[in-house]
Amino acid sequence: MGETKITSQDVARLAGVSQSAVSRVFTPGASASKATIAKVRAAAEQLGYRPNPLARAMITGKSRIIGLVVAYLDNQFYPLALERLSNALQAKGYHILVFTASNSQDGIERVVHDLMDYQVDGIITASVAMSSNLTERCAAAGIPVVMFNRGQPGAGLSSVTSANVEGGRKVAAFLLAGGHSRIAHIAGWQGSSTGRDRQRGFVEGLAEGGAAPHALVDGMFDRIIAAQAAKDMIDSPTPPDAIFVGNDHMAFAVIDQLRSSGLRVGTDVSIIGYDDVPLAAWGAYDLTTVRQPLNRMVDATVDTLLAQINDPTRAPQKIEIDGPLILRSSARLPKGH
Amino acid sequence: MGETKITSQDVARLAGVSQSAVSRVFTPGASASKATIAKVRAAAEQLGYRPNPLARAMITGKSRIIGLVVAYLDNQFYPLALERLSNALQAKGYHILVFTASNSQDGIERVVHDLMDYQVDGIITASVAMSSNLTERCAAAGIPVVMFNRGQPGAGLSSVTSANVEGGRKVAAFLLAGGHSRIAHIAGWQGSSTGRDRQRGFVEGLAEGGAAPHALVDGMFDRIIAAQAAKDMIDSPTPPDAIFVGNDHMAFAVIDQLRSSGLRVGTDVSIIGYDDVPLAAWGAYDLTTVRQPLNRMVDATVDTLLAQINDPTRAPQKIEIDGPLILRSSARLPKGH
DNA sequence: CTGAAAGCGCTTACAG
DNA sequence: CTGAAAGCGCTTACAG
Repeated sequence: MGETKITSQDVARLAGVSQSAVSRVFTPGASASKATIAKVRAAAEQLGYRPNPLARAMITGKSRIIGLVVAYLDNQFYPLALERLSNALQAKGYHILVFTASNSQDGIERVVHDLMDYQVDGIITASVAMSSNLTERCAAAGIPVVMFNRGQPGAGLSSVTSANVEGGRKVAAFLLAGGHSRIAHIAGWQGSSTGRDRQRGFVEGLAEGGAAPHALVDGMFDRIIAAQAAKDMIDSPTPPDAIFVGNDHMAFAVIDQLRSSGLRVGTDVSIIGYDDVPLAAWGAYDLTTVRQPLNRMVDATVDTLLAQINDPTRAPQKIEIDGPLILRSSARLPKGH
Repeated sequence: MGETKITSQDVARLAGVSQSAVSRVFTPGASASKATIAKVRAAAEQLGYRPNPLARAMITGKSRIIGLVVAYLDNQFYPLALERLSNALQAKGYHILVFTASNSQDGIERVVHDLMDYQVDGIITASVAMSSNLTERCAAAGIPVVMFNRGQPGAGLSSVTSANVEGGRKVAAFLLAGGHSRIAHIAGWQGSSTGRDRQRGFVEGLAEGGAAPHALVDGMFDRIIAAQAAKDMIDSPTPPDAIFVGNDHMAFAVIDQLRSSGLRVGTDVSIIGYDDVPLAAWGAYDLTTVRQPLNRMVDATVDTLLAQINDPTRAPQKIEIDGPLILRSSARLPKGH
């Protein structure tokens, strides 16, 4: 059952051509006569030959591997992104090498080394704060980087996000229109652009309506912290009548907390999240939330990355994709809506 | 900012030794004198040298890459497994190359080719039914395979699962002890060992208590199908007073369905799932379920795979790990419990 | 268009 | 223990 390795030499022998000829037939962009192509393809077919990507990578420096750096996959948004990213990349002949990074400096240091060792053609970072020092090092090594669902102010790196500022603003306008008067915010991690932008848009949106946040806490994208923040808010002398939560993942924890405190979500207090992960639509939560258009974000990420791989001189792009507010029962509707 | 590639030649030159000496210092198992090792390490450190894994892979045939084949990541159990698998493998110097496979014959065919092209050292399949034809081909090519959370009857392949038959039996005993008399089952996909084993244990467990399933449907691990099955059951003239659902992912859909039909879960009807994903513990569902011990399953998978990589003559192992029934509020407790 | 040759960065017999 | 040399399976100038 040897299935011994077939090399271009074997194919060359059978086809009666040189090894270089075989290589040319399988190298996109190289040229060969119709006759040669036919002979080589036939021989390759017969032997079941496929070029060794490792050997190819060593010469061209192109591995057709994309490094995906992720931290925690417990927020449903990321596994879904991973799945779609992998599908989209596979369709283009690339594969994803996964790097799980604890957010520690040490962990990230190792990841960067590994990334460069494996000669990945490009890097996608999702849900990770890579220090700009390190991202710069990847860039210096000539490896294109796209940050997915996170931006970095100033830095010359490509990123794909939803329109987070605008999203926050939409939520503020919606809650104001719904007649809420004590509107709080349990924000996404303020160390991330995503958390900051949503908060900024939200605060600006309130201001445009002549209001201000009734309470404001950094939920750190953490369920426990968010739940505690919610508890503190509703136990206060003047509890909020609406809470905008920085992402769905935390919003679910907030809803659990409110219910266990005997409050009716959508009636006593309105809750709005951000992401629109599938779970948001499930009966148990039925969460009003700002949708991040996953498919479009994935497509933009792949397009941007491949464009940069094919043309390293290309300037980094910061892409923002607008997403709609999805109305469900967790937040009171404006009259006449 | 060139960060030009440092090769073993460069290190050799600086250290004043041959290139082979450098290679030996970095090749586990090869020997060199203390003096040489010291000189080489110092030079390597100074230059920031790291051996090129691609070149190494081409010679040794060992890529230190593990192919992970997954299908759908919407069931929370799998992303968590992926994360842990990646962490555990990274700690051993391996990385995960992700292959997303639609379950189509065609898709799997391509995946197998890609897997072999990239010379992965081993393969982990999760949530995928790879046809035995194809798994055999990987085995014939000498690539160790471990099936995670799925077995294959007869086939000479390693697998790691929880004790699914025993788990199903536990559920039956528990529901019987709780005084339920019309106990139904919305099973996991009967095309998978996991789905079949849980069902078998469950039916056997009922039989041991002198009972039989009140109703039995294949839920296909699909939310829509499971919800519809639940609806059909409760709309029948003799609705069940308990439903064992083949995994948590479907159980959540079943609970949503029952509630929207006005039933009280845990009171009017008991629901039990399988997996104990984090969401099962969240307030909105609070699902009684059989825990699959993820960490232990991951460790066993990694250990088995690496053992097989290091000793290809090693016989395949089928490992089963027992998991407890986790009691929450979705199922009525036996008296005195 | 095509073949012979060099070389990508390593590991590993082979002599010494 | 160590160096010179061959070779892993390719791509890519270089001549023809």
